[in-house]
Amino acid sequence: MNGTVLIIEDDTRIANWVEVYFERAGFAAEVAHDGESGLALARDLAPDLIILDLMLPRLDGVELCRILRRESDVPIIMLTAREAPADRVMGLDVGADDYVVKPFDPEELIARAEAVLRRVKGKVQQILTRGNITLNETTGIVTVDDEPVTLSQAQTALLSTFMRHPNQLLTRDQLISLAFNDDFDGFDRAIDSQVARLRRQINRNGRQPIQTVYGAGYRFVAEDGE
Amino acid sequence: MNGTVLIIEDDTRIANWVEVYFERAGFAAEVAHDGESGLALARDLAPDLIILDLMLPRLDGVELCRILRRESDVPIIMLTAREAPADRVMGLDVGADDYVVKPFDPEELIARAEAVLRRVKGKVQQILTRGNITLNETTGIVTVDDEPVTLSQAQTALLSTFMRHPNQLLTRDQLISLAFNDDFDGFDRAIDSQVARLRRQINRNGRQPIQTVYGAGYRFVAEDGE
DNA sequence: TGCAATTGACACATTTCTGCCACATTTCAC
DNA sequence: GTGAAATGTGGCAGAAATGTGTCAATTGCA
Repeated sequence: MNGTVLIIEDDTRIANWVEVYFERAGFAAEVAHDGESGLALARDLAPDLIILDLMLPRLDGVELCRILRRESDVPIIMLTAREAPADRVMGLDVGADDYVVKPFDPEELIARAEAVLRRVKGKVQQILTRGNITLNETTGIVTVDDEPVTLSQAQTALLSTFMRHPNQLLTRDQLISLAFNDDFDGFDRAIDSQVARLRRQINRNGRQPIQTVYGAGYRFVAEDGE
Repeated sequence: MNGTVLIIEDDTRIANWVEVYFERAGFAAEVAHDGESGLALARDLAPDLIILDLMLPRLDGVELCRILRRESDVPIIMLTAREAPADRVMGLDVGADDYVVKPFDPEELIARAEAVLRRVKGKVQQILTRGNITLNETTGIVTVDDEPVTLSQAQTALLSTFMRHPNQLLTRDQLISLAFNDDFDGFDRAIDSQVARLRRQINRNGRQPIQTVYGAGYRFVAEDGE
């Protein structure tokens, strides 16, 4: 099976037509006929791909796309009604991965769907950025001011935890459970050693993003402004 | 080598972009920037495939397509500007084998090219290239700096996995499931042995594309820039 | 200001991990 | 069926990482 496709399209004729083509291409296809049920199904099914009509009753396609994008990285292909170029911009603007203009060739839609899936499949890189620090969890590479720094696994896990909870006071115990899933043997002072080693690597140009909170723990500050 | 592609496109940026993608996919690519030189090159090179922009200076794409079609059966894929839907029809009308609408996903173009070639010729060879390493997945032949190296099946599978996920941190377990589809009996340290054997074959001229990530796994770096 | 608690810095011992190699067993080709 | 190639395993040495202890520096508070 190729994956699950959710088709959100109010025109029953088109929806069925697309459904048939996707199923013929080896996908499991589901159909929703308005925005609200589409959103519900998207949350429920967690499909691999969503085909989304721009004009929908009850909940507009653009708005739905925005909501979906906030919740996940699921690939979205928009069906735009006319050649209004503003629609295309809008579609890509709210986070759609591709768009197809009606009337469309079903084979073209399938081809685009497969292209999008191919593109997303291998290349979804989990990247965290705070201030001048970037942590690519896919490649495991950390850069500070665009220069790579070498970190051990424990230090990377620690940094990831800090970056996921910016501006938040984290006690040593919290850091242990968040970064190492509690499978950590040692006193909490060991965290101090790791923080020190981590600081040595990421403190650059006078920036010291990891603050000490006396008597409590540590806090990572983003300093997004340069 | 997959074959020769002639790209006739006046927009230098797009032409180079397409050229790079085709070369990466194992084709020899040539570029012409107007219709007349395109026709000359087509006659001279006898390419296996032509990518033809619809709008061209000096000799229109549609007209060029007609001329080429009179002279040979070379597969032609047209690039059509999206704003003019009638162009699609026209493209197919004058004998193009397929069309791709701008703006397009380069991978989609490659996929369509291979589909057209498959339809016309038979089999297309799947070739992966990263840096100085080339892996022909159809024949199983691997070359480093254009010199053939001999790899076992397991090593080829491993290399293929690395090359399909460049720059990605891959754990031993990921390598096992990606390269051997989980039907693998043995400890993950067996991966180390294979990586060592693989390195012995592909490390040339001081290049060491497979990095070790201490405590995590391995990472294949492309080093495409030469 | 003075004191207790806490943290930073650093060296060190220990643990963990990887490269390398030899070897026995399995797989493969003929 | 036989020989060659391939492959997983275990051992060992070197390298990297990490927890801990000690001591000086810093902080908070009375």
